Amino acid sequence: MTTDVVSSMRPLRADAVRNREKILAAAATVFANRGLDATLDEIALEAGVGVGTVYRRFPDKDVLVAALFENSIDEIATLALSAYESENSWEGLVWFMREALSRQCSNKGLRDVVISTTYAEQLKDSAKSRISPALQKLIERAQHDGYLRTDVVEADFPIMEMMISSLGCVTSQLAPDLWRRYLTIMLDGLVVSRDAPTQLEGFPNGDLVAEALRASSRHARRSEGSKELLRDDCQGS
Amino acid sequence: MTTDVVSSMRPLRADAVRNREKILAAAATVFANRGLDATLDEIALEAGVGVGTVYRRFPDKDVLVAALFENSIDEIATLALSAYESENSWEGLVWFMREALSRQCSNKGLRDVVISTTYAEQLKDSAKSRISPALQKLIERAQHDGYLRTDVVEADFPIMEMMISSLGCVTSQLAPDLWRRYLTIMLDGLVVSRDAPTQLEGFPNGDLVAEALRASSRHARRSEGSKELLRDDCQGS
DNA sequence: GGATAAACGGAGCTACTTTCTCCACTTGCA
DNA sequence: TGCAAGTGGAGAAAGTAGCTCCGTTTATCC
Repeated sequence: MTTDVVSSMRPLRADAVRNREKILAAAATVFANRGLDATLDEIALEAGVGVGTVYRRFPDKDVLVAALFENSIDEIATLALSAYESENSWEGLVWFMREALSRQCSNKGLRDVVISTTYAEQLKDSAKSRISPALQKLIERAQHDGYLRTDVVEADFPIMEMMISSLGCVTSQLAPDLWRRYLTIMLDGLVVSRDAPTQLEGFPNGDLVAEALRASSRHARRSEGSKELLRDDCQGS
Repeated sequence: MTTDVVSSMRPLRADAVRNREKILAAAATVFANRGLDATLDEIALEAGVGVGTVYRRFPDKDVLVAALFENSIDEIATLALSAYESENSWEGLVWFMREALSRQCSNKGLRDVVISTTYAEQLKDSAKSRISPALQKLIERAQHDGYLRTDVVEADFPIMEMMISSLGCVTSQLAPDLWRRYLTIMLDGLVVSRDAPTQLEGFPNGDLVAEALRASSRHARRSEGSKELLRDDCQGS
């Protein structure tokens, strides 16, 4: 199950086990906030261990990413199955989208795993082969019941999720629930017919997104206040 | 108007003028395909001139970007005004979104200018101050006429455009019109009430988006076949 | 409590990228 | 024909990310 060297040879020393946990915890935090762009150096820093220790435990980033997101990916597959248990087919579909998206929007790392093509490819393939058929069933049922428009197909859903989570990740710090607004609009567009719009949640502050984009692009380069701190440190030429 | 040194001193030599045009044309192509991540070296290559020439004409990337996209940005502002001339307020709004998005989805550079916070900031600020009020009027009219749901505000629109263009740019090579599908769904969600869904255009091939993502992330690193070409050129160690 | 293999930390090496400069050479034009 | 204007592109400068190496520390076993 675990993709590293634990089980094969003699057991890890107690301190090594402790550090391994610290690294996983740190990776969870760092990847969630900064996405998969985060370096193993950053994770080592967050974990309070040296980089060497990280690389000894996880030979490369892919192994660490796989170890971390195995569960989250599995969880999404499970959501698709659970959604089918809902009595109302439309409610089931909506619930699935909301749950899946709330995970991806609050965790930039998870979103990157789902979107990107550089990490954990096989993890995704296996997840996809479980999610697709379940989603397919959800969709067919909602269409059969006359809720979901009949001109959408299974492939549309990952695409719509991608669009919404691209916003969700950008605004996760400043307006963590903003994405729900646009999911609601999309869902109102997916329903076959309705008399009135579904009440929108949240509210988009005018410059909020501009600010969020600025913050997220700044964040992506270096962590927040590093430049100011440096300026204080190195005086003179 | 032009942000570089043309008008101030004595006129440019004829060959310099020619090169300047070549550079602008090359930049238009390269930025459109690869986005603003493209380096001035790439543009020089495409233009068939040396990097030095590019840097002599355009002191830095920001000046070149501003020179190139001034018109495109202006054009979008003009669209918002023209849309108000449509008799039907809903049609006007829809037309504006379609036109604005078709520009951003077919030109990754333009999308980057609109989204990113690293280039042409003042260009965007001036554009925004023209677009926002016009869009505001479009929205109010469509709401007043009972087409557009009343719980959306002006700030929602740039956000929705961002979500859709994020898809549009990724699939611009493999399925250039795919984004229209999701715009249609969103618009069906924005309308106050309707009996049936609007017919969707296009069709999402199952693995198309996965493929597009792979292509675009590969594209982002190096241009397509460069590695293979290099291998042929330099034989031996 | 001492021996020893395991684990640790983090400086620093490698490899790569991007922006931009510099200067020996070429060319348009008066 | 002379020379300022223009050119090309190697390479300097400044980064970044990934990973290794090795002197030091520490858990564990006897």
